[in-house]
Amino acid sequence: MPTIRDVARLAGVSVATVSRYLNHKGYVSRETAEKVEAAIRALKFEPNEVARGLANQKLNAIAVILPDITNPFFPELLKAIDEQAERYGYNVLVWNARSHASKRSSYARMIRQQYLDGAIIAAHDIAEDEIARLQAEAIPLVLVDRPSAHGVPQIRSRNREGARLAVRHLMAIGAEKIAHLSGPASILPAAERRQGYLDEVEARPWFAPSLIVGGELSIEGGMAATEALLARHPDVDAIFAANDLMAIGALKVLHRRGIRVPEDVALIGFDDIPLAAVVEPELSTVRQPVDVMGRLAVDLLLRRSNARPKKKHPAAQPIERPDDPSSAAGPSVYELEVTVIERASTLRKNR
Amino acid sequence: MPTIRDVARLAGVSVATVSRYLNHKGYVSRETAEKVEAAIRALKFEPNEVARGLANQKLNAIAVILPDITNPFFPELLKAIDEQAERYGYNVLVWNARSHASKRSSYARMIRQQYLDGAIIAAHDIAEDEIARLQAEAIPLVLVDRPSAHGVPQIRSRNREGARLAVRHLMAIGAEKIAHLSGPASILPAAERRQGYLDEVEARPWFAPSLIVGGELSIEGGMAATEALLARHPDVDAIFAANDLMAIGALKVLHRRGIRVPEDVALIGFDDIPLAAVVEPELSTVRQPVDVMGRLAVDLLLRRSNARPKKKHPAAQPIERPDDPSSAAGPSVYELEVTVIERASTLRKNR
DNA sequence: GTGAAAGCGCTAACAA
DNA sequence: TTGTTAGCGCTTTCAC
Repeated sequence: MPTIRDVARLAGVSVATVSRYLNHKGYVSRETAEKVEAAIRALKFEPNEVARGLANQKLNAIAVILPDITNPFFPELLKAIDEQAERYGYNVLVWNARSHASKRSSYARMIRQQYLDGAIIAAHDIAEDEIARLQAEAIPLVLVDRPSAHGVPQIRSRNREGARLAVRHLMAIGAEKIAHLSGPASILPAAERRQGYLDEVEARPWFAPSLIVGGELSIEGGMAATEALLARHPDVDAIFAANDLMAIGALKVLHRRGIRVPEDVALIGFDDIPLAAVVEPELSTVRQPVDVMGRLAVDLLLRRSNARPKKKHPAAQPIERPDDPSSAAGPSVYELEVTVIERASTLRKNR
Repeated sequence: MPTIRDVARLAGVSVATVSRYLNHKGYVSRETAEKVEAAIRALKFEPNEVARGLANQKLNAIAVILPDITNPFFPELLKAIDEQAERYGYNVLVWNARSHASKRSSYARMIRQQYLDGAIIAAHDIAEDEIARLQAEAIPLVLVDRPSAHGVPQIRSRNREGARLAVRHLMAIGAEKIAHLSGPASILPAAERRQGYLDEVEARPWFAPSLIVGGELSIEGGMAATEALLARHPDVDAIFAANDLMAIGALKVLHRRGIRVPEDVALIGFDDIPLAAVVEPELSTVRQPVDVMGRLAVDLLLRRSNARPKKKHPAAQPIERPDDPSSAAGPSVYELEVTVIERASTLRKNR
């Protein structure tokens, strides 16, 4: 492997000049540049990223910390992040919240040791104090779909609003008793969606708190919650699930019981994972713009740490939180618009 | 950030000694070790990975090149790889075959520039000559589910055998006219599965080549292929699909047409992606041991490049290929056992 | 057993 | 504009 030194020698200049040429920093005369260029080509020189990393104290790479890569939402997010990082010329390290950290060492440590530029955290199963530590050490951070003490930039969807849209959609097609399969209260998006549901139905005559059934945000969780729901309220005619996986679980249970969707019970989920369009009947849902979330996450992270972003995000709605003192330094919570996707599971009923 | 120098100073020894202590190389007396230890603790010293990378000419990281991270098979594989890499203390860079490479620069270049230890390639959409180049440069490589010129270690399932098992299973439950939805012939596993199907049915009186319908290995591909199949052979009573996604596509089409599964048509896929257990009816399939594939890939890669593996892989069946001259240096193709998973889509029919 | 010193390949003052 | 040189933080001979 030729080094910058070889290039310098062949071009008859100093390594400093080659370095300047390479990084477009400082002055390099036209002719010198050409000589350097020629030498680089002749030697097939490739600057060594690790050496630059050492010298610059940064490696042009970021970490993405995910809770569970096999949950279909995250590959989508990862893909978006990866593509955007690629545009900046950055590498992406994928860390599994469960298997990493605790084991080898803390995230802060891993990030420092490797001169990473920061981390995108989408894992709700990382403790708040771990986040606090990272922030205390001034490690650039962006949180996706999880909250934290103020100051850390956060990206998430308009969960509450999305839930309201979903419920209104169910009402619009004629639903008269709408239940909600809710996720763990400890997971913010789940809590927000629950609240959105409440916003819409609390005042209705038919509403009863027992129409809300909690469970894990998984297919199994959705199945269990639906069983419980049907035991209590055999007469529901619509269900809003906290996410698509739960909705799919609900679908399975309804199907087994011979309850038709959407004729007997209309069903809507949240996220719009690819699976939603695959099940039968196809699942209506509230779409989160994963791709925007991923791109924005990278932009925010790298903007903070150094690079210049290249695009605007029209879908992003940076909001000021009046109770957040840090907002003086710019908004720290970005909420993205969501939209209802109507599919067969909420096809207007003809009764 | 304290450096090794600070540690040395505080401990009253030289940096060389600290380094030796850190890497368990060379002799360090009991007492010296204790002093160093104390200094490290006192300073909260964390060795810098990038600097070690430079000095060692290796960064303890590998690249994983995937064709499409949103295809549910790959997150599973990635997870397994990630967990195993973690055990070795290695980092994983995830590269998307489509978006990377061509763009920035070649894989070979990226791997060298970053002192990576090698790459696991699961992308069938990487050209053979790209692989050849990597190998020519002696970059450690392991291929998963894709073939290549000999010499490069390859991991895959017993696709042909699995296909035979699937078809035999269909026969065992009473199927009398079995069709096959096959993937692109250019993708090796797809070709092997097709061959396995042929092995079992070619001699049957009911067999006709038109029972094989090609398509993409996706849900859409499965749908299209099924449409075509039904047009030709409305009387098929069983379908073996080249992978689960295609099978799910078939399921959708059959469902729309009012054809019952498994009563009218039995259906079996291949891979056992999580989705298979989610659709209705649940999909029978041939299971590939993704987790073993991932672990083995990491082991082979790192064994070649340096580290010592820690476990055996009982499911792995290294096979010698008599026509492969390189097998003198050890087997280069590992075929993993597969098993039929019986679910509702092939429940024995009572006619 | 331990330390001095020369790298690993590149960047960035500071001079010239 | 360009070159000299001192790092970046760690590893590794090679003496002692």
